[in-house]
Amino acid sequence: MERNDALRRIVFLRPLPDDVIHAIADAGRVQSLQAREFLFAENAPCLGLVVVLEGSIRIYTTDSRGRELTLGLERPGASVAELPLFDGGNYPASAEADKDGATVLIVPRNRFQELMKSHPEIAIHAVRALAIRMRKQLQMINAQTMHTVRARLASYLITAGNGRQSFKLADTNESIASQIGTVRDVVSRTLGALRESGVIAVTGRTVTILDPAALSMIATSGEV
Amino acid sequence: MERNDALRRIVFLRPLPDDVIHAIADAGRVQSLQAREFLFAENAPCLGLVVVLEGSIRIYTTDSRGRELTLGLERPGASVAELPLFDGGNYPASAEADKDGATVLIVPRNRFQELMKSHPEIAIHAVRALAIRMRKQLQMINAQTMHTVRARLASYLITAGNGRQSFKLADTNESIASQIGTVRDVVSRTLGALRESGVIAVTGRTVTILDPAALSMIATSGEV
DNA sequence: TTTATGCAATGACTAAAGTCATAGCCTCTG
DNA sequence: CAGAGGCTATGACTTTAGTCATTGCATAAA
Repeated sequence: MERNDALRRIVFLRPLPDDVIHAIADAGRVQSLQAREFLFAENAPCLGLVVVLEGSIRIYTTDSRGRELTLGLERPGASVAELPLFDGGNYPASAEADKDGATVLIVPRNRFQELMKSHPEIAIHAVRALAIRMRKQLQMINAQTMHTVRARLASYLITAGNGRQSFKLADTNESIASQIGTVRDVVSRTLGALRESGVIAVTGRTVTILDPAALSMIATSGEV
Repeated sequence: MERNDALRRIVFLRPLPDDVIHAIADAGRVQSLQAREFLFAENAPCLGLVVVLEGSIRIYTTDSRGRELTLGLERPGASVAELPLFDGGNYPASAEADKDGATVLIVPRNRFQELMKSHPEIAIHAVRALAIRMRKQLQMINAQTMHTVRARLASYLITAGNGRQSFKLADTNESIASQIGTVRDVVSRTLGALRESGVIAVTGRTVTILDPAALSMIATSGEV
């Protein structure tokens, strides 16, 4: 994706005039990352405004025994980890290029701050951007504390299916596990259990939702 | 707490001139809540700017089987659930007066929006306020997914002790359970286990930390 | 074709958390 | 002082999740 197009997609930059967008684009440098290469580590200081141009960036935290929880996957035209950009703190999580590698545009934080001074309306839109993330995080807390693995996997399948009745799983079990907060083995077994109970059918990596209503029920912990 | 004092404590209002603060204070109405009385329910539309004047407000979510997870306790001089105020959405959680009841100041959202238009710098501070909450939420996700009940309880004790070696538990086990994401029984048992292992001593509701280093280790899931 | 390599499936086992039931201890009140 | 109500403590049990080890399958490299 081209720099200006990517910047245009970002919620808090969208309303800016062309010349400003161009100025930001020129102030940034492009960085290419190989698959699984670090973009930044948890607790590292802020790089600045980071925008995904190609591929995808995975944001995650790691526990003391090495298990990872994926907090989000950012695709082209999304900015990454705005939090430190706005509050000046360090990164609350790590980021790396997803399996296919990625390229990102990085604009130094001081350049971005100058920009916010000259265009205070950015802050208003930034609030919206943060609000969206906060709601996602709250959902995540809810899911993790209130729902079983079964429910979280059902929920994942519904999202992954995106309305289609039959679809191919884009992620490995390992990746799914990291997204729903469990481990590879358990995803495999739970997927098997959902198949056993006739809610879905699985052929290779293709999942067919046989009983969408039941799957929704399971996703909201309404049993069955 | 007096209206103006309370408003002065709020991160995103602090820098406003006196006359504006007074105007906000006058635009609001004061509401008193009995212990456990609802302030708002999850998914309800935004009331506006809500500021705690007396007592404390508990923010929480409820799961399908009635179990509650406390997301935060707001004390006098804090604003409650800014999220819907800024993004116009509904409340992502419920709120009620904590055990001692509370009084709050409520300023209608449209009044607040006028204010933001005339004082755009509010947005910049609002970003900071949201950022603080986001970091707390991220910590919570981390704790819930990566740490055991034992670790979360140890962490709670460290925070509750606030540096003191011996202190009285202000919350009931029920309340603690809700804050660390488990149930009453398990808090009781885990507290017992910590006592058994000699890390803390418990006399009635008074907890004495015998081995602070070990407690910290447990809190970060470093075993022992 | 053979051989790695990565991933999935699954059974067996362990650990952690949650549930249920019971008993005991304060404190307040009649 | 007796009894009720609100908490806490604890044992027994169930369920859920996590860990470990093994097998099999497919694709990619030798």
